[in-house]
Amino acid sequence: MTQPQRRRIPEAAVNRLPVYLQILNNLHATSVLRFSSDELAVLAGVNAAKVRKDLSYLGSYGTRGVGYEVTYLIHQIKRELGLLREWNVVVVGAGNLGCALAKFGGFAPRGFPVVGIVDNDPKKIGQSTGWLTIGDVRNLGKIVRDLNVTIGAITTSTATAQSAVDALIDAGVASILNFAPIVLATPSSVSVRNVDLGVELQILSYYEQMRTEKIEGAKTAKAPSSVSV
Amino acid sequence: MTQPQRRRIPEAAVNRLPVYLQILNNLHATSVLRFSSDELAVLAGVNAAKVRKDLSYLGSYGTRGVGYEVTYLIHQIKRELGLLREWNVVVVGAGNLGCALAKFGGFAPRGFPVVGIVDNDPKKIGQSTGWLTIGDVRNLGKIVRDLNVTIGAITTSTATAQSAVDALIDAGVASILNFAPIVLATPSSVSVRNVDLGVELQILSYYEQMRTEKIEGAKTAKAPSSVSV
DNA sequence: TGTTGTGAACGCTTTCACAGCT
DNA sequence: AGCTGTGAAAGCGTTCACAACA
Repeated sequence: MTQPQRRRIPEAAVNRLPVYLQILNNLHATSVLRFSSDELAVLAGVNAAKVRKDLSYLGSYGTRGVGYEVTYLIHQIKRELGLLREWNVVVVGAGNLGCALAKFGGFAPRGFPVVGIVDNDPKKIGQSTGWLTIGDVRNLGKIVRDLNVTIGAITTSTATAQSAVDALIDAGVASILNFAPIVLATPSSVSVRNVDLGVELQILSYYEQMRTEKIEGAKTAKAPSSVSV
Repeated sequence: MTQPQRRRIPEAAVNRLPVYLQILNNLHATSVLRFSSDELAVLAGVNAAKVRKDLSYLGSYGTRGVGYEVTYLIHQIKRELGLLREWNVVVVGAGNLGCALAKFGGFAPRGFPVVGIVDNDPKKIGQSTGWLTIGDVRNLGKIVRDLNVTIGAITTSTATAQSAVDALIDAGVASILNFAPIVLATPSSVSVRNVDLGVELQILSYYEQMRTEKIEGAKTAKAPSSVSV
């Protein structure tokens, strides 16, 4: 009862918190001290009521008639998202993308140091990329335990992605960032985020087609009828 | 009235169609001819009723008691998503990521050829990367018109991302794939898909923390009380 | 018989609207 | 007076359950 009793935040809200955090970090860098839900809503491109509801899941940290404090809210969002500590990442698959992630210095400062990279190709094992030496995927379990890894990034070929995931789960990793264009089979206790540019492009294609058809239609059709908004 | 009167498909369903397409392509490669909503549901990790609803937005292309034909559904999904034609892509920002996208051969075969790449750095302009020569961002309008570009990929630094978007919109591009960790200001007629690994990692962090706390709690607390599911 | 296609019920998310504080 | 915090309403998306039909 002393603790504010952690509620489970709706998934939709969780997905927006990192966006708010990004914006608040920018405001902080610009020496802005306070913000209102209206201001953040404009910057995030959402409704002000949604901002207030989302922030209310963190607790009642605003001041009526005034607004929210930038630094305080940054801290609260970080606390809620679990960003007050570091989460170690291991990359599985030392191809172009995998090595790029290993070399990219942008994750460690954000709290996600890449502490290991592995592959199943004997030619690659032992070579170094950035600060890391490519390890053997068969040692994944040891690496995960020894280096306290909590997040696995799958950058293998599509064909080997599932076995890479199995190895990660076997090693005790429950958070997976998947770059392979495939739906992974995982127990429901495991969190998976898929990053597939093909999917993103195809979704863009749909909306682009909608626009194109509407324009063509307006030019061609005698009576465009009511293209329901 | 001759046309099946294109309905507007719910956004949530549009986001799943590329996933179904991926799976059906795999089935096709494995010489599978037919599938039922149950089978696709298992492969996609969703509910069978959802699969049927989603596919029903395309039209009534299944056969009761039998299922759906793989090749026919692949065609229908492609038609719906606008994948029966090519959509040309221009990359704005010739850094590591931008050049990687330009060199990566995986987009053209999927119907999204990268036909141009531009930057604002005089040192980079004129150099070549893959098949392309880096152009001047000030010529973006001409490039978009001459090469019939419909999709712009933002791979600039965060600081210049907004001006890159403005240039793209000015040039008439209405579909944007944004890799910069920033919320872009765009008119509502423009489609934006954000790809931000930082955001993905932070969301994973949240669920990882939830798991960790639950485990810690179970070990520490006298009475774990009802941690509401 | 087996599977689709779809109304209807349900549950989650968004938005409204305003009481409650500062 | 101004802005937050939040019940209540409205809007969507998901799932159920079964009629329709090959």
